[in-house]
Amino acid sequence: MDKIYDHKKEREIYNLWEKSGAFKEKPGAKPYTILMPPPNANASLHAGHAMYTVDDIMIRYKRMQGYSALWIPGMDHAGFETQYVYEKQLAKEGKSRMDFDRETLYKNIFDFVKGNSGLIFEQFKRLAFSADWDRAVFTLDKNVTDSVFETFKRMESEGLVYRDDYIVNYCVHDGTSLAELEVKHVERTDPLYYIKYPTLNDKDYIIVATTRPEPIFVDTHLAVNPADKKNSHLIGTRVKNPLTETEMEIIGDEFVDPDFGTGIVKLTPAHDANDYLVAKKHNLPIISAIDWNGRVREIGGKYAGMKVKEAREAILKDLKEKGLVDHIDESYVHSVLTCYKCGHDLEPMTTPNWFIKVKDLKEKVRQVVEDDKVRFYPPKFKRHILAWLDIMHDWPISRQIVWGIKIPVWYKVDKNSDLQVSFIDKNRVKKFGNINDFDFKEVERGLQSVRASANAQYVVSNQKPDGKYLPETDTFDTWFSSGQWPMVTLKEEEFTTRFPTNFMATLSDILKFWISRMILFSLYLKNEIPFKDVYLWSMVADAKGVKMSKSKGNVVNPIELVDKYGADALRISLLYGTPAGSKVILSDNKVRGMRNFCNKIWNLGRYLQISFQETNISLDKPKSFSKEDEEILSELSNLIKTVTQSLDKYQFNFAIEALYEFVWHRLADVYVEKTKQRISEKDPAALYTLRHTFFTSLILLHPFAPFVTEAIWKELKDLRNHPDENLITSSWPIV
RNA sequence: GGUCGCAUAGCUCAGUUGGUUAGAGCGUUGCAUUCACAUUGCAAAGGUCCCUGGUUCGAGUCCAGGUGCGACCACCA
Repeated sequence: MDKIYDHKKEREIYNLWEKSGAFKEKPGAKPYTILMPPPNANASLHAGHAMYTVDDIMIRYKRMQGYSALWIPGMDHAGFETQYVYEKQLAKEGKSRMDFDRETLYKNIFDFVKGNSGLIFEQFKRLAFSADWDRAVFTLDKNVTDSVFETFKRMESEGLVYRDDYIVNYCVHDGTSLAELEVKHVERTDPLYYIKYPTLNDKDYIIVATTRPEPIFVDTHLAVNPADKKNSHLIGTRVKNPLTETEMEIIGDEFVDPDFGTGIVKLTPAHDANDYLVAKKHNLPIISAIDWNGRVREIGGKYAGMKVKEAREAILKDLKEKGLVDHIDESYVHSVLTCYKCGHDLEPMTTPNWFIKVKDLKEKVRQVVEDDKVRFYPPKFKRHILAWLDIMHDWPISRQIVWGIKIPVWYKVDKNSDLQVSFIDKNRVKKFGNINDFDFKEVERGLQSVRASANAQYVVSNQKPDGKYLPETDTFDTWFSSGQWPMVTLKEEEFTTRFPTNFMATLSDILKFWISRMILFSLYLKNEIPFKDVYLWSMVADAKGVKMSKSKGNVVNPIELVDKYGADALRISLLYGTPAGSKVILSDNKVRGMRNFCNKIWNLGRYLQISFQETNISLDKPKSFSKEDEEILSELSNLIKTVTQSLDKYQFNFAIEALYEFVWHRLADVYVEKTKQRISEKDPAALYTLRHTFFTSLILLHPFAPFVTEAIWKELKDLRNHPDENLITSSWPIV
């Protein structure tokens, strides 16, 4: 054995494991199953993925306990994220999404992703992850999309799916609605206009503060807070719209802040998320003033066709002439929603979306969480998920992007005369308008998007029905498919043996997006929870405790640390001092320290090898031990207990800390030092104790530091009294 | 602003139902070393356990208030 452990040989060990079939399930044994949270197919490994180490530790631990351990890996198409990355690349080539019909665009993104995928699995292998790679699932595999389709079909037939208008943040510049993820909140100083609304007899007026005077002409109502003493008497009274002079009623609703402006607000439900909710609640008309190109609609009369900013100026000019602008506060600071791609202000717009009714579905989720059928580590996340379930509203599942699973719905053209389409025509010119104004075949061929009204007639089908049908061009929200992850990764017969799965570990910020949805779908589709235990950590941070992010430039590439110090050192660093739920600190110094620990283990092995040289010692257990032998043996049996129990409770930090303490500061620093004389004299009890203690420690260490322990296992082949060829499949000591 | 949570060494965290001198890793300092390991060993420094008050024989631990921080939600016309 070399003086220093060489982690460059890790790859050979990994190949050996893989060839031995160790990652495969073990027929006949009791099943233990973990599903890997699927990383983005397009992604490269980041520090968060390295935390999948906890999955690998559990899988290795259970495998050594004799279970039929199976870790199923996979990748997610990550709809919006991926399309965004792809579009950035397109932009570099001077192109945009708008230059392609949807089929071509989808195919291009598919090729783009294919070029990058596989990389992350290779990186997982560098980290020693012992997943069954032959079982890998991609969320756009046909069996997945088929199964997602079946779920949608069933939900639709049971009345759980509906269409409704929904307020989205729309970027007029990029021509797309943006997910919450893409919205950038920018603090900005804008004028706040105080507008006079005349009473019906024109003798008096009330004043309303607004940053957005341009859609006033569609406003039909004002609102005050019923608890607001100075304004509550206005409820039920009427004023005149300052532009159109039509009558407006003042309603009462708690959402109004009495201290903002004058305590009276105008409602523009079609272009403001709050107003939209209030309008829904009070059943007020929702009238759109601005079209998808960011121009005033025909309803705007003389302002029709103007861009939002032009209209604002024109309207203010007119209001000023009428003497209806009380004053303007030029120093109003507020936060504005902008497009994180182009920086333009976003226009809240209503558009028809597909929704899932969650009321009944989420009640079932609440039940299993409350009853601890699904348990959380640390337990505080039980409260988090329950709080989220409280506010969870109906789920808009449609996204206006190409990269995803198509919503399997078709619109018959002659039953929906108001279908709006955009497409690339035969001369490669982009066209937009009503379907009946174009040649159907041409539209079908170059189709980019179809917009059907909320009450459109449709058929649910995976295949195009016969006749003149256009497809729904929205795709499913990524969480709609990844929420069904447990259902699409297991084989049909495994639902009787491997379901619910045992363990799910992920980052706590997707608790509500992903964990809650997996439970929801699993209860709906299988009437069973998807997993028993959920383990969460909060984030991966740098040496200073600052969250790693690209914008801060403090991102550590785990693979670089593996290159430098070895996978084992990285794995131990991630777990040492990291209880469930806490920040994961990844610093070069810490990894180096753990590399030193790995070398310590290696050198204990080397010491053992040297000690047993030219020793014809019987491997049998001696009859009597000295005091220090008995001490270390009794500590060893405590260690087995501690490590086993800690792993059973997912207290990885306790387990590795106990191992570190024992191996380094008890076995190496104390026992080995005390017995050097006896070892050199070939004392059988000392040799036996040393060997037994070391090999047992090696087994306990293996889930945490698989490479170095396996390497020593091979080096000391002739010294072991364990029959197992590979440490990865040798047996865990009995407590 | 609402809800929940957190506050212990320079940093990240342990500290189990209240019970002697509050611990670990990493970092810092000093000394040693041809020993399995300098990727080492030995030793040291470093804490008013956020503040104030309370309960108790006894509080890092329980209670109340304050302060600071974080997460999520709403981010306000």
